[in-house]
Amino acid sequence: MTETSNERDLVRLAKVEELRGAGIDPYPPRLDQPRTHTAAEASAAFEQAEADASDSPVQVHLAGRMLSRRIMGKVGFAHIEDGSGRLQIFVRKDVVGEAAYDQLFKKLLDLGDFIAVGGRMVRTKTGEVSCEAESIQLLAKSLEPMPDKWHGLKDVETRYRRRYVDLMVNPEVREVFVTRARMVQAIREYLDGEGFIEVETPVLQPIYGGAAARPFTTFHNQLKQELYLRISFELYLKRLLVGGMERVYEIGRDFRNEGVSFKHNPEFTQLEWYEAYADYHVVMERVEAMLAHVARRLTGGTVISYQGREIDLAPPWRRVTLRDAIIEYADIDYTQYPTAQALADAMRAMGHRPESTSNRGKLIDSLLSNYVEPNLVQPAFVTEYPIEISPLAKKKAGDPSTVERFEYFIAGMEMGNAFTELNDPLDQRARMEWMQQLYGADDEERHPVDEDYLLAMSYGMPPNGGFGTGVDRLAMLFCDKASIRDVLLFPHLRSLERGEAA
RNA sequence: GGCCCACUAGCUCAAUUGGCAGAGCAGCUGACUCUUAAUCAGCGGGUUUCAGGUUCAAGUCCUGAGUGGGUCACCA
Repeated sequence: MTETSNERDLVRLAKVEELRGAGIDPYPPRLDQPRTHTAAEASAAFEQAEADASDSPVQVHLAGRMLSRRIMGKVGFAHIEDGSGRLQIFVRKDVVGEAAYDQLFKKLLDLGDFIAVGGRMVRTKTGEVSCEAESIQLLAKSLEPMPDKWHGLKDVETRYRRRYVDLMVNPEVREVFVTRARMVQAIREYLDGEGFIEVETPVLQPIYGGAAARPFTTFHNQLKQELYLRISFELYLKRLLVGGMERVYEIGRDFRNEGVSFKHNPEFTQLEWYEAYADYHVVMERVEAMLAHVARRLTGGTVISYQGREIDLAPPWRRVTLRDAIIEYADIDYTQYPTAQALADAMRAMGHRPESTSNRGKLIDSLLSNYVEPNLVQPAFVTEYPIEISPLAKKKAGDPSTVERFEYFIAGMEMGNAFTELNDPLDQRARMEWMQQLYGADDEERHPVDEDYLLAMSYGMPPNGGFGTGVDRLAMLFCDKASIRDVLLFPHLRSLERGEAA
C-alpha cells in the first residue's frame, strides 16, 4: 500500500535516489542495446549451436523481470522472465566489472526489477543453459516487494484486485488467458469460414431488449437522453437481416444489473449469430460443429476434461425436449397443468418448492434449472420451450403453446440459447403486448416495446435461426475453471475506496 | 438481500483451555567465484481488517461494520 511510508518503502526509494546519484536512470526510455532474443529464443539458439558443435559464441541481448537472485561472493545467478519464459543469467564480477557487480547487481537491484542483460550463452557446471552477463542495464525499478518466490500469491481477493501481480508470479494464470484468446480465435475461424460477417452494434441503446434482465442506465448529457448499456445484441443483429446481411455475428460485452456469482459477472462476453434461411435445427448443427472445431484447435481432439469429468464434444449431441427432460429428472409432465396455479400445486405435491406462482413459464424454467440442468453433463440440446418465456421465437407448427427454441447445456451449466427467430411482425407485436401484461408495470424485467424493431420486421425479415452463448462460460469449460472470475482478467469486485476513505 | 466460513509481518502460514504475537521466504548488514527454494552469521519488520463490549488478561469470547469466498434467493 502507498498510504503510509514504512521502512520497506523507504529502502526502495533510497535505492532510486542512490541510482540517480550514480547517474543511473531508474526508468530509462529505452534499452542501451536492442533486444535480440527472447529467453526461449536464446536457449534454442544456444542448443542449436551446441548441436552443430559450433565454436562461435552465441551473443544475445535479453530483457525481462528479475525473479530470483543468488549471490556467492564475486559471482552470482539470477533468473529473469520475459514473455517466452525464464532464463538464468550468470554474473561474474571479473566480467561485468566492479561497478556493475557490487553497486548495481548486488546492491541496487531488487527482485521484480526489469533489466536488460547482454552477454554470451553458456552452460553452467550444473548444466543449465544460461546467459553469462557482460552488461546489465536497469530498465524499470520495482518499488513493491514480490510475493513469496516459492508459495507465490494465493490470496484470492488480492489475485483478483491486483491481477497484474497474479499474472507476474503465476504462469498458469497467463496460460488461462492465452487459452481463452485461442478459443475466441477458433470461434471466429469457424464462423468466418462459414461466410459469417463480424459486425459491431451499439452498446449504448435507447431501448434495451433481447433478454430478460435489468439493465444499467446512463445518460447522454448533450442529447438529454436516457440510455441503457445493452443486455443483448439480438434486436440489432436481426435488423441487419432485414437489411440483407445473411450471416452475421458479434462478439462483445453485455451488461446485466443482476447478482454476481461464480457464473455471473455484471459485464460478460457474449457471442450471437443470426443466419438467414436457417432454422433451429441448422443452428444446433452449427453449435456442435463450432465447439468440436474449437476443441480440436485447443486440444487436438473433441474430449475435454472439466473439473475431473470427461466431456465429449463430438457431434451429434443429445437432443431432448424440455417436456421429456423435466419428466425424466423432475417427474412432472407440465403439459398436464395448463395454468401456473395448477403447475405450482402439482410441484408442491411432488415435494418441489416453487418460489413464485406468477408465471407458468417461470415455473417450468425453475424445474429446468433446478432438476434438469445439473444432470446435463455431456453436451445436450433441450428443445421446444413454452411460448410465455420466449417472446422472440417462432411458434411450433400445430402447437401454439410451444416455440422452436433450444438451450444447450454442458457440465451442468446452461451455455446458450437459440431459436427459429420470429419474423412475423403482427405476431411479434402481439407477443410483445402480451409480455406487457404477463409482466406487471412494476416488474423490472418488463421490456419496453421496441417500435423501431417492429418497423424493421414489417419491411420483411427472412426466416432465420439465431444463437447466443456466453463466451466466458465457454472459457471456463475449455480452461477447466469452476469460477467465471478465473477466466476474466479483471472480475468485478466491490470498490475498497469507501472503507479506506473512512 | 438471507445463511455459513475466512481475514495475523510485503508473501505463505503458526500461536494449547482466554495467559509474553512466532516461523519460513522477502528486506537490511556481513561472509562466500557455478548457484538454482543457494548456504552461513547477525538485524529490523505487527493498530492480529475496523469499531465497540465482556474479562485481572482478548489474535482467541460477544455485538456491529468492512472485504472476500461458499450457498440460497434472484437471474425468459
